[in-house]
Amino acid sequence: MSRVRVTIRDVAAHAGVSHQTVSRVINDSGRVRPQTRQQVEAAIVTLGYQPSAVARSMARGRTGIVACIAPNLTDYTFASIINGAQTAAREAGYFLLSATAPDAAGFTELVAQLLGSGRTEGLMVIDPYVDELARDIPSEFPLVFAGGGAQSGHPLAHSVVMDDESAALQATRHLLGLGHERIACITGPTTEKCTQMRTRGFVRALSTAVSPPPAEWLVEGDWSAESGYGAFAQLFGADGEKREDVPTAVFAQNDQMAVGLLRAARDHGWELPQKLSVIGIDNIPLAAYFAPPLTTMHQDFAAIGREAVKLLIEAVENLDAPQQHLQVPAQLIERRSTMRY
Amino acid sequence: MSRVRVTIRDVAAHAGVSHQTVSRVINDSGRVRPQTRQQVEAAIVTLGYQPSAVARSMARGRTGIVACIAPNLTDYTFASIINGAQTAAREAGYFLLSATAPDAAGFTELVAQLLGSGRTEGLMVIDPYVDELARDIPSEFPLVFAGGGAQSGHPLAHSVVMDDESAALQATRHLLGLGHERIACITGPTTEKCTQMRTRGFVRALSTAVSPPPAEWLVEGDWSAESGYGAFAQLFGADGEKREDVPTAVFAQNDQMAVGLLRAARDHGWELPQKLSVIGIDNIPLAAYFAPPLTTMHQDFAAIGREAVKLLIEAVENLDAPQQHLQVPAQLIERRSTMRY
DNA sequence: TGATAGCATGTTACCGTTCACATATGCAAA
DNA sequence: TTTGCATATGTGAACGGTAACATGCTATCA
Repeated sequence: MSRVRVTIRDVAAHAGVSHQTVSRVINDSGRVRPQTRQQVEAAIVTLGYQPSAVARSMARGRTGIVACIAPNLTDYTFASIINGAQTAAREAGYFLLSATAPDAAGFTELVAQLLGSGRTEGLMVIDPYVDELARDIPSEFPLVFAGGGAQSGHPLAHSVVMDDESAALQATRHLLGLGHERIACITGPTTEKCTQMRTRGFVRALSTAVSPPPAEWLVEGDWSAESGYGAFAQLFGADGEKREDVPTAVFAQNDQMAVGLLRAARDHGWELPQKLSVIGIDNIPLAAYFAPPLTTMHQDFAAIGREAVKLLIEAVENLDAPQQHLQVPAQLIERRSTMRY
Repeated sequence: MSRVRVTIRDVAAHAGVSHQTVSRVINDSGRVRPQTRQQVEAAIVTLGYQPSAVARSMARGRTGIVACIAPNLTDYTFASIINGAQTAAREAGYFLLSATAPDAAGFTELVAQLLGSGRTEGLMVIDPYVDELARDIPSEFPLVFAGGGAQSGHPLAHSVVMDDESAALQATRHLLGLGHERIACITGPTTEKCTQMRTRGFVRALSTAVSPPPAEWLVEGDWSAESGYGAFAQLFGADGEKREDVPTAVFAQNDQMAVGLLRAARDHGWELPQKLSVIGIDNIPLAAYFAPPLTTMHQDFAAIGREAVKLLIEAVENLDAPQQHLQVPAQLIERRSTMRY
């Protein structure tokens, strides 16, 4: 059970060489006579030696671990970014340690525990409220923001985000292209950068093609399906009585809210998409299985995670790497929740 | 940028004490005179000292990190377990490092890199195919299996799983209670333990109440919505022509497949749930937003993750902790995809 | 044939903690 | 005063690697 660790010196003794020679063998550094190498390798196998990662970290001053902080690990968007990030990290020879920070205080403590303690070499932050938190991150550590319009003001951070404005623009233009002119928008929390960019894209598309939308057609949600459900009453009245001057299409700033809206419309007996076209953003996994199947802007979350980690590791390995801000484009996935007006 | 680390000896020199006294202060171990403690604490603040986690790991032989391996980090089920696990781990003062293993070879290598290298102190495995992989895990490390019927044959592992058989039993009984007698089942891959247990529960409920189901009413899926969609044709014919002797209700062994089946039925113009009742397992986040809202067995994935990590950490801190196998019950969530026959 | 270079390998220190043990100090009891 | 025993603090050695430098040996060349 509590076996004692086989060390590099045990291997050395067993192979009749010095521990340094063993080190050279396991690291493929320096020249070692083939015969010696063989002896050492045999000893390694015999003793079942595995280098201690901790001792290596100690000696090299590198842990081979990068960290990721997100509000939670469950949400599809976060989980997908993390999944892509983890894969890319491992390909680069790193591990990814993910942790959640429920609030600002927890965030600061987490950063200290992860970076200050030298446990991890860099940090990736996935958080819509990152702007408030960023200042607490000491600027001497490699840092990258991922997802959610995180163009933070942090002086040295890299970032990889979706092109929110352009995605919103495309989504709105899709509705315009179908002949809709009265288009409403369900937004995320207006304090979030991501929401602001998407709203800007929406307003811009509409202003250019028709006219700026009336204020009451911008309904604030909180990204949840419930809030999308609730938006229905705000847009169409509690009874769902459809008046003349009401929107014929809605751009929901994410799929969850879009799905909530669809549910509300169906609960009021509306035929969809005849009576209302709805488009979302994200392309969540079961988007095609709602009624009607959801038209949406596909976000490549895995790519965001991948690119973010690549940038992060580049920063870790070369502290002077130039600051970069990448944008990953979104792509229209046309299903059946939108139709010609 | 590349600042030099402030060490415990720097603090000691600054406070005019020995490094050991500083160690005592930061660990609250041994008695230190209040005045001395104050001096040390002042020096810590002045110099901005933070203990090196790596050096501590080295000296203590403990890293404070436990690992988790899952097929991916995206799937709602895995992500939820991991989320719960991460939270519980942090509460216990540990970090959780998650990694994915696409295949058996990758799994074995991962285990070596995580446990053999001493990087992590214990391992939690979330994997439906765990039985095949378990033998590769050396038995001297704390190990726990979580989710997916993972009652592996590993001699020393703990496990936390859903009570699959009983959940299936309950789901089937719900349909029986509504008057259905012709009930089909869409299973997961039959090689998985989890599938086997759920199928057993299904067959048992049916055998007790009515009679064992005919073989053609057990359709094998792969957990995906697509496979649920495909199951429709197998059960009801490619044209969806409903004959007399066909099932009136389907128990899908997870929500994804249930949702796929619902979609297929709707695509064939079936009115739901009048023409077909469907129940799933999992209670995925948007289950209430499908058409019709999905009746399902709620799984508390977070609890599974939490309990699994608790067991794991117990095993880490006390190697002689008795082996435990927990089962977390599922709970019926009645929505509108099932109705009286 | 001796100086020299280069290869193979060994020696020693170091990374930043904790641990086990040693030592100094103060105070009470003999 | 001496002994003894806390209490407070210091010293040196781990932990298991890597890095820098030292050494021994062989081959090459003047």
